[in-house]
Amino acid sequence: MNYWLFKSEPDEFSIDDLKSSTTTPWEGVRNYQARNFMRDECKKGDLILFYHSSCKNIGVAGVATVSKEAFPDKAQFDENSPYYDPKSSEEKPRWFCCEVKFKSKFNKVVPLKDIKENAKLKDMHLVKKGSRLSIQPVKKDEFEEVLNMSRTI
DNA sequence: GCCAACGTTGGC
DNA sequence: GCCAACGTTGGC
Repeated sequence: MNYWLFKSEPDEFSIDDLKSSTTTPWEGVRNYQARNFMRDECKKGDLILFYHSSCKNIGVAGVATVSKEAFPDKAQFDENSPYYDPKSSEEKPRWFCCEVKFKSKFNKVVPLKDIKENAKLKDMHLVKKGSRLSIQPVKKDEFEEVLNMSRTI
């Protein structure tokens, strides 16, 4: 079992949107490192910290799970999609996504600020300077620590 | 809205 | 293969 952190801009897609949708293909990731994680390492049942970025209330908003492993992201073939990639083809897709499902929503968002201040979480990608990875692996201990924090705020 | 840090592109 | 220019991310 692996643990992850997925970033999402809540104005685009929030934890509530995730909750109200039955299945969600995680489309639109256009970064090779993030793609490789999704394509090669995200396994069914893996747990995901759902992170809200670029918003008023920045931090981890809840937990999701991988409900289906990698398949080609169909937005890359759709000329009308902002995620369209003319260099990709159905025969040789460039971008992949997996499907995620809502698991739980925290009573309060665990703020980025608190995560930064927690010594146990100092090695998370998230708090590293300049880290822009939208899909990042998280250690079991780190995952559990964030859950602990969600219970005490 | 600003801007630092990062990733990608493309000319050479 | 280098690297400048550009576009994007994302916290503040």
